[in-house]
Amino acid sequence: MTYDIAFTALASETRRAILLSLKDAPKPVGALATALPVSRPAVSQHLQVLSDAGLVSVTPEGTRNIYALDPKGLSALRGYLDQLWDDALDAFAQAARSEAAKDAL
Amino acid sequence: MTYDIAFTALASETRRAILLSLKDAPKPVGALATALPVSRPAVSQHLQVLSDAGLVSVTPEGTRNIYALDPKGLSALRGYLDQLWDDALDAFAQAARSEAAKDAL
DNA sequence: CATGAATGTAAGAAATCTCTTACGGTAAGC
DNA sequence: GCTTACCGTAAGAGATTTCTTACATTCATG
Repeated sequence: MTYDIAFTALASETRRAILLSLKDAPKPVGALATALPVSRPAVSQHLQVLSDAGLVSVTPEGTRNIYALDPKGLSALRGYLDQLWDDALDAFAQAARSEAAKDAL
Repeated sequence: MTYDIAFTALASETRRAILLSLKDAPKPVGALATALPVSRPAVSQHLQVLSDAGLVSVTPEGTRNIYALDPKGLSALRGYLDQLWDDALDAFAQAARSEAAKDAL
């Protein structure tokens, strides 16, 4: 049950923007903040949430903190979605069969 | 840009519980409500959100509304995560190479 | 046609989220 | 050592979310 924190983390538009920015390359907090429409402390707070969710990792480098994507949290989300995905497809196929059976009458 | 609604939909613990309940079989609103710690109108509101996100589908059946998992919204989420996933793994591999290069000095 | 069952919607209270400003702490550079 | 750059944390305001109760609607049933 670790994916719940990750889904909550992805609920924020700003946090998703942070992830997409880190997708290109790891970056310090300041660089992320200048590319976003919110203040630097706000970015710092979001990074805390993303870190707790296991979606990003931190690497201190002098006075700067470099943040990067972390595969850990993502794998939990994929597992959850895959689980739902299979059952959704099964239900879909079964509904299609029921429809076909009804049409065949 | 349709995955943002879906992520917002998955941010709620109650809504995730609804999805897991629908994973077993399609159900009407009342059946979902009795299995959850919230009132029936609350469930109805959550189903509206899940429906807007394309995560569930509705089928009126007499006076009841049967809700079921819908693969539509899930596929958008998987696409988004897969995109992040690949880049996260790339970054991970690159970091490992950098570390190895540093150790080789 | 009257009744009961199942649901959606409205309105409002309480809790949570997100942001900003202000402040304190740590490391590099002159 | 002093200054500057970079960052995290605290406190609080404003917006959003989530829930409940009350009400309106639709369809099956007698």
